[in-house]
Amino acid sequence: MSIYDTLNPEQKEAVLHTEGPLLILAGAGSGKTRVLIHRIAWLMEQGVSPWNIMAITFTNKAAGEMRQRVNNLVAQGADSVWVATFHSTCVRILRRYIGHLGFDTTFSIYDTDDQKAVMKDVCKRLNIDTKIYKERYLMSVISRAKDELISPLEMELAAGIDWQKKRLAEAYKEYQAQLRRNNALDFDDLIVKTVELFQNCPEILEAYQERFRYLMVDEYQDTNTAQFKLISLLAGKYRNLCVVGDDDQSIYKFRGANIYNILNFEQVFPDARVIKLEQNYRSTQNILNTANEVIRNNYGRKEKRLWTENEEGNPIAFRLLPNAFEEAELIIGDISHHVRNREADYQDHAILYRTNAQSRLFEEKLIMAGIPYKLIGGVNFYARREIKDILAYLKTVDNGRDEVAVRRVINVPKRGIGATTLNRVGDYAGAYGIGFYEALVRADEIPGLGRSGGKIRPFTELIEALRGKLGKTSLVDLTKELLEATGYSKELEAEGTEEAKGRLENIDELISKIAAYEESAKEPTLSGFLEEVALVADIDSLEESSNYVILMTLHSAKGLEFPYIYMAGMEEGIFPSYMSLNGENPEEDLEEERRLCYVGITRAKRELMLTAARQRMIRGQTMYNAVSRFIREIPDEYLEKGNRRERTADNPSPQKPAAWAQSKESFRAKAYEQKSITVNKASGLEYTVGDRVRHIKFGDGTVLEITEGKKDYEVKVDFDTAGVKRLFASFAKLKKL
DNA sequence: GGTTGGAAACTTTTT
DNA sequence: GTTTCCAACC
Repeated sequence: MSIYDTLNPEQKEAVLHTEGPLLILAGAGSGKTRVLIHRIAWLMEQGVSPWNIMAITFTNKAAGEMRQRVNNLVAQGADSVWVATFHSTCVRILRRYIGHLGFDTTFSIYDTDDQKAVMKDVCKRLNIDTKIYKERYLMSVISRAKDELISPLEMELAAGIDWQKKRLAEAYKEYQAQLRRNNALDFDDLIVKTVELFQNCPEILEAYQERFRYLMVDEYQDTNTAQFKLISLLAGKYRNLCVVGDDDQSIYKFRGANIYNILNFEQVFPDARVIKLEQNYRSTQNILNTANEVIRNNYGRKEKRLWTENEEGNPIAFRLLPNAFEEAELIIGDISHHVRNREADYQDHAILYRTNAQSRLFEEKLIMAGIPYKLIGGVNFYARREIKDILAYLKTVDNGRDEVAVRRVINVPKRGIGATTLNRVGDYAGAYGIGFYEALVRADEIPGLGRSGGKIRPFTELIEALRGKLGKTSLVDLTKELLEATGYSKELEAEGTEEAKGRLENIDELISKIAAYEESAKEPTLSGFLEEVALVADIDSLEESSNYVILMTLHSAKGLEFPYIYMAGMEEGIFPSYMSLNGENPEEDLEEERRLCYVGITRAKRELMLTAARQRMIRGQTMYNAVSRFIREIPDEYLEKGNRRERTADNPSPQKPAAWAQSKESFRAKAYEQKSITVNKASGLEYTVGDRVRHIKFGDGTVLEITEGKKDYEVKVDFDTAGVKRLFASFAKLKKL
């Protein structure tokens, strides 16, 4: 018996197909990672050197998991397989060869904050009114251009005589110039510059083509044009390209993901083998059927239907609550119920929502209930002010050309160096064609600085002193010295507020992270640490072993699975989001929202609960949203709208506290009240909830629910023979019996 | 050059 | 409701 006998026929075919292009359309939970790691094992068994195998993912977490699983599967050589994210792959290549593009190999990597700082400066230089063109807008235009591999020059040419577009191209050009001056790349540049490098230097490309003879790309549906180009170049020689993806899980179009990369793969690679993995090993039949029904409403997808041999499972629960508070209470009550009955641990539950802002209520209620939780997303650890400050110091030590970093910390803590001084230094640097930091070093020579000039010297002396210690002392000691010498920690300690305490804790955590890096890295360097830190996402910090309820956005949940999933805020305007409904192309955006819904549903292994609130505070305003259309797309046979816990309410378990039952009771009462209000409004109908009615085709049945639509009443009837149906009153012509 | 108060913006998603 | 930004003061 070999390790491959555990695979199903399609999985096996995908594993054994090693030569030439291969597209694996892997539905949710169909074991795609399993296929990838077995494929790596198989390649090695066929005599392929692990050194010639590359697997690319999007998150460090996915890469780490894959590496782990390959390690477990193959005895030797797993370490030599290149398993990395797109971005870290590019960084590793660029750190060696970016000299060919006129950058220094110590380049900095700019995050969104840094980009914004550069953009602000660009707008100032070009006299762009940021009230008309917001920095964020300009940044997104530039980012989209980079995703499509459009250079500033190409953008300018494409603009023609369109003055506004020309202006955007100008901003793009200046932004790139600034980055180059700072010896920095933004996230998009990492990909773009690597493509550029390969196109400019065929000999470097060929070396990597030789190295990566077998390429595998995970989550292929999320690749953008630049990433596709990168892969195509690498696979250009041997054409052993295996991509795994699911067009139904493409949820990053807004970030430039090009869904045609997957939809047109067979056109670009006519000899591609296509294998569909449709057997799901994760979810119950009910969950899977629900997912299938929802995604069926999308056009322009590759037809596939997931099936499973798993049990039918419980129906999907839908709960409409009066407000968001009760929504949070219901979900958290359900979770503690599971844990108290020892049905599951906290870590088996994930609460998913559309926007990060929705997490607050859940956090509050979880704290009140004393339930441990982990929040994914929101403000990234490395984006916090104190962390960015320390990192900016370290960046300055590492790369003096990083003007954004220098400017960030020159006056933190306060050194009495203000805007006027900085402008003079900036002008001087510009006039003499030197870097900003260099100008600071020569502060004495700058005219008109007066006393302020003297304030600069302690700063540059500190940086120089730290620079001199690089490689001599550990990074941890260097950082501690930095905190000491600048008085950064002291200032926070003196403040004594809760907030300051939190910041100090974060700094301690940063120091532990530096220590961990120094222990684990083969050759720890400051650049190495800064690079690692620049590319981590919040999701990477998710540990499987800790017992927490997980809170995260639907986007972050992609690729994960939990026994119990709660999808909160199933309301029009929230999910699907207001933006998608009122954007430039609502049809397309709505399909992406629906895919996001599909991703959410398919995260659930055992049970899925969907919730909505009639009333909700958004940005300090009370909103009344209709129930999400996605709920209506789920056929009633899979949905259970009552109170699933009724079973336990009728038959209360001894350890169940009365308060819990009471809150459930009150919820039920309120829900019922609202229902009867709706019914009263339905005065145009001769029947009401509970009445027996007759349909010309379906026969006799009982009215379950009447909902008021825009033009018509929607009537839900439980027919004796035909089952539960949802009908429009004007079409159904129901007769009261 | 630093501090403060009030207005304005923000919220779709992130490597 | 919260955070960010900016103008007017010290």
